[in-house]
Amino acid sequence: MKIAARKRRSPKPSRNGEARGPRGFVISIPRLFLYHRGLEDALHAGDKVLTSQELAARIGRGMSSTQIRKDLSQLGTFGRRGQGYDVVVLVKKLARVLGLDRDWRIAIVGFGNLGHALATFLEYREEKFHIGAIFDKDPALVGTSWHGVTISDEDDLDRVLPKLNCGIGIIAVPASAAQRVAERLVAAGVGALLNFAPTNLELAPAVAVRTIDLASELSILTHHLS
Amino acid sequence: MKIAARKRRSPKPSRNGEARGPRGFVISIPRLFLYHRGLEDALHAGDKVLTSQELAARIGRGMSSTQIRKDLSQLGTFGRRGQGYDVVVLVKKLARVLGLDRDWRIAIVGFGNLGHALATFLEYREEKFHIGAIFDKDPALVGTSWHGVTISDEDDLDRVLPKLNCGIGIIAVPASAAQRVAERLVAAGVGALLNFAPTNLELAPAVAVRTIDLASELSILTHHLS
DNA sequence: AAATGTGAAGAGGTTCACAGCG
DNA sequence: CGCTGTGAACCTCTTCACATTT
Repeated sequence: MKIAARKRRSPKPSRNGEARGPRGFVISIPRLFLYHRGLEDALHAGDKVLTSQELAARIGRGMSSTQIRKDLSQLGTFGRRGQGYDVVVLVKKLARVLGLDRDWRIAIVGFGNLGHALATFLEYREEKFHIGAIFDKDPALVGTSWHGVTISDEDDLDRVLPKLNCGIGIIAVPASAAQRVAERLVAAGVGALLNFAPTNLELAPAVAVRTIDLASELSILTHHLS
Repeated sequence: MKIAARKRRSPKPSRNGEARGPRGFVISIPRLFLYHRGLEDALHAGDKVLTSQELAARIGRGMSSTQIRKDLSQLGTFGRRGQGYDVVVLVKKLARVLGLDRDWRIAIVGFGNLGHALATFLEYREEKFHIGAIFDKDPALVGTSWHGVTISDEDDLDRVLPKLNCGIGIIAVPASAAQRVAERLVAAGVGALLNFAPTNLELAPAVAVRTIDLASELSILTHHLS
């Protein structure tokens, strides 16, 4: 009798939004971010200690206290049994894990309505993130400046960007130009991309890409309404 | 010896972005949307018939042909064995499932940089979606019009919106105002919300909500870079 | 021969239940 | 006692393998 050998599965699709913890466990980064935000709110409200139940209630979204404890336990032992979690300690830990314990410089390519809106949003609302470079191909924009950042020609990206130390790039150009822009950003040293073009970017696996696809989001809503 | 009775699990958290198919199977709406887009591209390129492999290759993202066939089989039998799928038939089917076989009117609340950018994007790029109403609380904006749509005062939302037949609402106001705006939109007949405020909206379960949280997306990237 | 459609196996992620500790 | 931390059970989704059909 012949026993067929099972074919080995592919190791992992490596979707963004999750990552391996200390011992190979998978951690959901979006969830950790929710915890971080919830804890910051609690800190702002004066809480020094929080139980997983209280945090779950604050986050809402049907988050369970068990899920929170499971996730946090992957990062180490923080809670005090019978008491809860020290808010300050946990916020700091999460900030470090999320990479939010330092500031970041962002390069925006495409400074039309969307790029402009994103820049404004980040500059005013997110203190950890700063606009470090802006590129567009509109001659009317190139040479002007925005909040102290000079808008450069997209064609000069390869020359200008490497000096500016931007770890993150935002792609706010039409879909037809997105792949080319992405490649140039990566070549200039950018390691992570937030892509607003409705395109699948093909890049080296080491580059993190998050695509925000408005049409896809809307279709989820229209499906629900149908 | 006592056998403990298993507690019944809660039926389902009912997260958005998925839905039940004909026989209780779960279908991923974001994936169906990717198929729809891929098929439209193929149609535009002149293809009449497409295999699941060809579609997978077109979509990229590590999509597998098996996944595509599994998903499509939930919607009925469309393919011809040995041949592939009829592109036109499948596009139409997916459009109907996604609710993209008709036009939609959208109400935007908050017409600052972001609201304005979204309106422009939708009006120019998405032919199925039209801006049906705009609200803001800035007196300088109220009364002016944008592409034929008069900008109304946010306080008049309850009076103005019910007549305008908008199924979808976009929330582009600060987090502090988001919950209140959401409730008023729902009260005015809007059944689905696209929320750009970093807040968890608490609404009736029948209302579909998609929240796009830029800070969360960025933290996924910073985590990767750390 | 070629590609679909699908039951079954496999992985991955969530929830339970409770031991452990303050 | 209260709440954390966690192995095990459970459930859901993906992938495999192959029968089926053109």
